[in-house]
Amino acid sequence: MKLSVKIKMNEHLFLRNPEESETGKKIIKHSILLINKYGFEAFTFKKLAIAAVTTEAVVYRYFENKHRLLMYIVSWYWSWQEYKVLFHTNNINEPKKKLKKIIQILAAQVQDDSTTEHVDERLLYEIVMREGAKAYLTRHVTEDNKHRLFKPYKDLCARIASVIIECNPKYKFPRSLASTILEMSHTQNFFMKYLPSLTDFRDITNETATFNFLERLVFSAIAEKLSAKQGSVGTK
Amino acid sequence: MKLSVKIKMNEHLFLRNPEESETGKKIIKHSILLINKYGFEAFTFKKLAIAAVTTEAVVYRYFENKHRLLMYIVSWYWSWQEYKVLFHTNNINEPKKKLKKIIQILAAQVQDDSTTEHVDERLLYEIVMREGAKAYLTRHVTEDNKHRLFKPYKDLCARIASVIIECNPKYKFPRSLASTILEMSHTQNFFMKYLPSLTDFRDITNETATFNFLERLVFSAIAEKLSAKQGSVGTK
DNA sequence: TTATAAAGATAGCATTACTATCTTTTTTAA
DNA sequence: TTAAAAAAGATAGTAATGCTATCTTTATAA
Repeated sequence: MKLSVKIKMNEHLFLRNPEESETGKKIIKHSILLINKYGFEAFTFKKLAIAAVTTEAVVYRYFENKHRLLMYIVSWYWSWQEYKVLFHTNNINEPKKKLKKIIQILAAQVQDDSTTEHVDERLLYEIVMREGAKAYLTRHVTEDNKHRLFKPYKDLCARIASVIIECNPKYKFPRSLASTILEMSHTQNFFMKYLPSLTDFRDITNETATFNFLERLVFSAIAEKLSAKQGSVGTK
Repeated sequence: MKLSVKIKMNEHLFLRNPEESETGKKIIKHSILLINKYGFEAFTFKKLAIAAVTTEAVVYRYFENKHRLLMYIVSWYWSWQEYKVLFHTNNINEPKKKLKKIIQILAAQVQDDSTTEHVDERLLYEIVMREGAKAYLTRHVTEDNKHRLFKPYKDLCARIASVIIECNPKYKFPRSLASTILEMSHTQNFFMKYLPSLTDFRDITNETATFNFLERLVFSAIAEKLSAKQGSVGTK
């Protein structure tokens, strides 16, 4: 069965919906290729227009600027990740098993799974790993947040947090722990690849390294028996 | 006593050492002010030259480009943080107390402590929180890494990792845990301020929020008693 | 068939991210 | 004290960037 997932995107992300035309899809496809090739800073709408065999003016009719295009791509990624989480935990009742599965999905280095025709998921993963934080690390976070541009990321974070609460209703930091999982699942893989001495893994092909680290981290944190003891460490 | 700390910087970071001239110090001072004012993307050497009452050409004689200047500032920050860690844990023998202190130092939102004349530490902290990740999130990480530009960050990470090992020699992920502390001490504070629903804290003035979260996270992770039990969670 | 929306073509413009060069001032060393 | 060297200042220039604008052509849909 070949299933095709269509993700409804926030309308503030674009001026004209790229999903609704061939030109639009070409723009998305080549933006993923080019951001990967050049990195976000050196990526320009000019280069994109040439690659997608159109003109700069046309690209500007779809996206206000390249940051919005990055936001679009990153948002799409997180929506897709939430879909995957939903799909693969659907049948799991035990919250701890569910949480383990979620960590597994997030920590995995994505392969192109052809969920969609014009998106190479593996490259998309690379982009989010390397450029994803630039979506929110701007002067205009607050404004972007008002337009609800971070909704997909927040939704996924909230979903993970709710599973954490299911595991341990007394745990005090479910959201912070969820966002830590989300951030670290990328950051640790990035470090592993480019700055390995910041991790305990040197072998990039070690697919489960980040998973192992995060699983241990998360399950120790939410383990109930420790909650009482913790307060006393090193206190005087 | 007014002590002045002088941090020796990697020579690849600059073309001409800004510490060695008044013009250089003015450049550093105003770059911190301007990156804060405009954000890194909108910050230019032209604006910097005007603010520091010099010319663009002079700025280019000190720094190859604005990314190197950011690297310089960020490196300075991490060296300074390591110095603080060293200074404040010097007299502590118990490794757990030491680790707690380290988390305290890193998670705290820095106030200007006038360690140096021409650096406003509070603004510096804001910059590293908002722009710090951009130091390594580039196409040229590997090259920059070869020039040892990330040494201060790695040194601090290694130091924390060694304290973690002191606490629990059997813990398998000391470096990853250390880099998680380093990253999250900023990210959680950033989220708290700009995207609070990604954390469990809404009150920005809550100085100990991130500390509380990280302390619990770290000490559960390295608690010895759990190590055996963990492997079995959700396994089938 | 006619309106209307999208795409294509082209131009332009202020700013950015540099490089280059020449002059003046300051520092240093003989 | 004087010469040379290094740093700073002044100015110019250039290719690329990040847009905006406008006019024409081509699809599409009522």
